[in-house]
Amino acid sequence: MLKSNLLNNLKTRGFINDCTDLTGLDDLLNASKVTCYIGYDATASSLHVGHLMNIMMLRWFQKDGHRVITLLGGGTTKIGDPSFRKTERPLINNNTINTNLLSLKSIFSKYIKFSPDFPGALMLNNDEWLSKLNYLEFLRDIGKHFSINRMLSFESVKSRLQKNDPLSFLEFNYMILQGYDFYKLNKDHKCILQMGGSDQWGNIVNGIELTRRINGKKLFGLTSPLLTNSAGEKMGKSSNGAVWLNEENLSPYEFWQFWRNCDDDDIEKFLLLFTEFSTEKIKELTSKKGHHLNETKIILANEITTICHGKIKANDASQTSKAVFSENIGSSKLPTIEINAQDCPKIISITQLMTMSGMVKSGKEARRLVNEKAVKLEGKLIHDITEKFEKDTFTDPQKLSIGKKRHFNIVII
RNA sequence: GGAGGGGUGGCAGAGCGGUCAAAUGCAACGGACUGUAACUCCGUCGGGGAAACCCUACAUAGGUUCGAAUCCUAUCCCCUCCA
Repeated sequence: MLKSNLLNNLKTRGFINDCTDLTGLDDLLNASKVTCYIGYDATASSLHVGHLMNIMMLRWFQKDGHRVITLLGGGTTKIGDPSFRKTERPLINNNTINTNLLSLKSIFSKYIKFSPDFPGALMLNNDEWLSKLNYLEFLRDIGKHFSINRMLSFESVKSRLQKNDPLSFLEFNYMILQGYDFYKLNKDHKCILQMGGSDQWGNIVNGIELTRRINGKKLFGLTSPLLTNSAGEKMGKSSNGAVWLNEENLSPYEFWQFWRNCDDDDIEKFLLLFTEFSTEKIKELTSKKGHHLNETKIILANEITTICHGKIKANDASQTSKAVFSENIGSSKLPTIEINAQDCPKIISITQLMTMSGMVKSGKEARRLVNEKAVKLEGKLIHDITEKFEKDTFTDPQKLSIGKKRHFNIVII
């Protein structure tokens, strides 16, 4: 019933949770090319798979010939989005924000082609306009369009208010600023659509209403569902924490492993959301049964890693995994941890080795893992916590394994 | 401004003078089973130590006690009601 191929595709794939006017947007996308945006705050040092769904949406829009804007929240990050949060976000200092912004930029560049010529994409930073706002002017021009009664009614802050958890005035202003962003992007760049996760609904609607009140223009909002795994949990954890999209935080090998290890019940969803395979191909891939699904998982991992890290690294990750898991041998492409020889005694104990490499958080954890018979060096089980090694043993990389799945190369140089 | 309630491990949430490194649940981690899946079962889950054992921890700072997460005082923060 949708006319535009784009929305049809996004809908089938499960990208769409809600839209302020689906038919209206459908007509528009069917008839013309538009400008749309998604904003990202620089709260974390990088982006992780939780952000990936929205990035993929931008990719689909770009592929269909629309102009996409990634808006870096350099300004809004200073406030902190209270949506659906139980507590106030700790304030982040400007240095951290700037470092984080750099990281965001590098990730977007992997997924989106940027160029100033229409329909090339734009990357903007809302700090450029937000930090220049004059408080009194802003209150008079923008603030007067916001009704407190209306703001209090948004689901995103309701639970905070109902449970009497504190919501500071600072945070409460967030939705006004994000609303202003949308208005501003429409004014300066003819942006008519804002997308985001379903938690952004309130913020998006505010921008739409603000613009309508100021100049009567009609804007659209489109949200994606909150991504959960088959267990209904918010997804995005790997063995060492979040599944980051940048190489510095998570090696392509570990990234690949995350998808390879996904739950059977998540395969189809992941293929639809995170690859650009046709739905027919996905149907075929998911029709396999039992352990044959492993082949599909490998295809899934290869494809997602290719989009994120490129073909070469994806291929390396795949080969490394094959060597480590199928052939049970090491590989130079495993994540390698270098220990500085100067910090290292001549004789090093297994617990020292594990803590110094950062594989474990504490010696206690290392001790526990050894006692649980979980630690192997070059495939040989370490039986004794007192086991010691010559430093020279590690002049060449040695494979150190924790459990069945975590493997590293350790080298002391 | 006044009165009352509260701040405990990643989270939730017990404990309210000793047996408390702190119940229980969730999360996490390891093992068995498997398909590098799920389910289930078993184990671990502050830090140091080979171990004995030691050291930090229950908002912060002091105090009372042989002994404090538990009592007292001050401070900070949060919530509720009243103004």
